[in-house]
This record gives sequence, structure tokens and C-alpha cells, in this order.
Amino acid sequence: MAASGAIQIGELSRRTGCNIETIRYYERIGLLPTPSRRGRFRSYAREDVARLGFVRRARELGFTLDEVRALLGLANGGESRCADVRDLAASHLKDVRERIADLERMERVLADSVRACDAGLEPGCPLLDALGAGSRDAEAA
Amino acid sequence: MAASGAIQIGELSRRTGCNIETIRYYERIGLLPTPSRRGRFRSYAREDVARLGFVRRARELGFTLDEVRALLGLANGGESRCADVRDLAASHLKDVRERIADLERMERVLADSVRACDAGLEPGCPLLDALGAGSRDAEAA
DNA sequence: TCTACCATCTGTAGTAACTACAGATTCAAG
DNA sequence: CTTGAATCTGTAGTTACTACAGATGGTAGA
Repeated sequence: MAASGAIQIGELSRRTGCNIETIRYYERIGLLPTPSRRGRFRSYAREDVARLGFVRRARELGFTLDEVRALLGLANGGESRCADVRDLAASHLKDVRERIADLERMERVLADSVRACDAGLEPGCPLLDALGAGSRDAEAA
Repeated sequence: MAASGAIQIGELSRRTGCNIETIRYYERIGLLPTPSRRGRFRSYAREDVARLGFVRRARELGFTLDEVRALLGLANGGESRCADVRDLAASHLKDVRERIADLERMERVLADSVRACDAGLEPGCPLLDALGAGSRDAEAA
């Protein structure tokens, strides 16, 4: 609205959906530049909104803060090396897929146990039995 | 091998696949009982192997340590209330499914970006474009 | 003018579930 | 007697925030 476009941290928070404490945290760890001040208060411009938005979206895609830092560097570093970005994304994608696979393994066991419990055909408790399995002798394969 | 079956922490670690530091950590937070000592060294019995195995398997299913504590209580508390176990598992299952859904959302965007990059039909960098999208005005929907 | 309130400030500590030391002992074997 | 492996205690670091406590500043209403 204002011609200058300068906003305070609260407004930046509202526009990006990013918690105020988190914004200050990002600043502390150097993910966001030290902002100028209006008196004692931090003052942000249009480009700060963009940068924080970038960070937020990268976080939503599951990138770690270190990866976000790298992405920011690649995005701002003159000729943004798309190949490097691609590699970072591909490596992260691999990680995401592994986590999905892990969770799906858990999902199967849990769903089976709950189903077995609901069916009520087993003598004991299906989940406790699954967890107690191998208690006699836990030989690592 | 020994008639008593008493083992040290290293052997417990080997049998359960659980790190020694982690075993001591579990003891500190009360997940495992304070073991007896042979001199200054912790001494474990068969049932400790079983209990730690239970904890490990529960962790592999993604239960938090607090949930594991609850499960241990339900398992050991006389008439183990299977219904309570079921509810805990069902609630955790819901959580696991939400996490899978989150990761799959990430997976889709990442895979699309990498694919678009490999295709090389776009002018800019697909991922950076996706992350920068909305930088002009980040309106929360 | 006084007072209340709101946003902001700094700095620290807490969260989950480990992991990684440093530095001291102790046991058994050669 | 010395060496090495295993264990001990205690503390600090990790990730990405979140939650205060206590101070300060500017504005708005009575």
C-alpha cells in the first residue's frame, strides 16, 4: 500500500505465513539478511517477502535449511546453475522416496494389526504379539 | 552360554541392534529399568533383551518414546487392554498416513521439476520457478 | 496528561531422540 | 607389568523451530 513498501515483521509474518520467531531465527542463522531498522524495529521490503516466500516453499518441499541455503545461493548467484539445482532436487527426491517407503512399511504392519484386532479372531493382542515377536531369542539376520 | 544368562551392555547392544549410548539413554529416561551391576558394569538378563527388543520394534513402527512407554505399560499391566493398544495403534496409523500424504505431495512436485528439467523444454529452471512462484504477491488462499 | 495496549525487542531455554565425545576405570590376556 | 578392549559418568551437539520472560516504544482513548 505504501509507496515505499516497507513493512514490519508482523506484516511480513502475515504475508508469508511464517511465524515471527521463525523469521528472527532465520535471520540469526543467516538465511535472511540482517534487515534495516526503523527505530528499533526491523523493516522489510518487497524482496524480503519474496526471499522468505522462497524459503517457505522450499521447506514445504521438505528441503533442509542447509539445502535451502544452497538453493538460495544457486538462485541468486548470477547464472543460476540449473544443473546443480536439479541434482539437489534429485538427491532430495531420493530421500523423500525412501522416507515414503519406510512409512509405508510401518503403515502395512499397523493396518494389519488394527484389522486383526477388529476381526477379533486371534487369541492375544495382534500388535503386542507383533512387537513381542522374537523376544525369546533376537538373532540378527 | 552362561547358565545365568547375565550379559553386559555390549552383548545386549549386539543382540538387539541397539546402540550402547541409546541403551543408557533409555535407562536415563526410565524406558528401561535400572539394571543390576556386576562390579561397576551393568548386567542384563533375558527379559531385558525382550523388553529392549519390544522397544526397538515399536520404534521401527514409528511410535514415539512416550507411546512406547504407554505400550510397555499396557503390555505388562496384568490384563493387557487390547482395546487401548488398538486405539494407540489406530491413532498412530492416522499420523503415519498423514505423513505419507505430505511426502507424496512433495514427491510429486519434486519429480515434476526434475522431469521438466531433464526434458529441457522450459526457458528457466523449473524448480527455482516453482519456488519463486508468487513472489510478486504471496496471498494466502 | 495519564494510562492502557499493542507490537516489537533481546536473550534464553525447551522440544525429540538420539549421537558423540572426553576423561576415568577396570578386567583379562600376553 | 603393560597393553588393549570394554565399560563408566557426564556433558554438549544435532534439526528446526517454539515459547517464554522481561524491557521498550509509540499510539489511542478518557
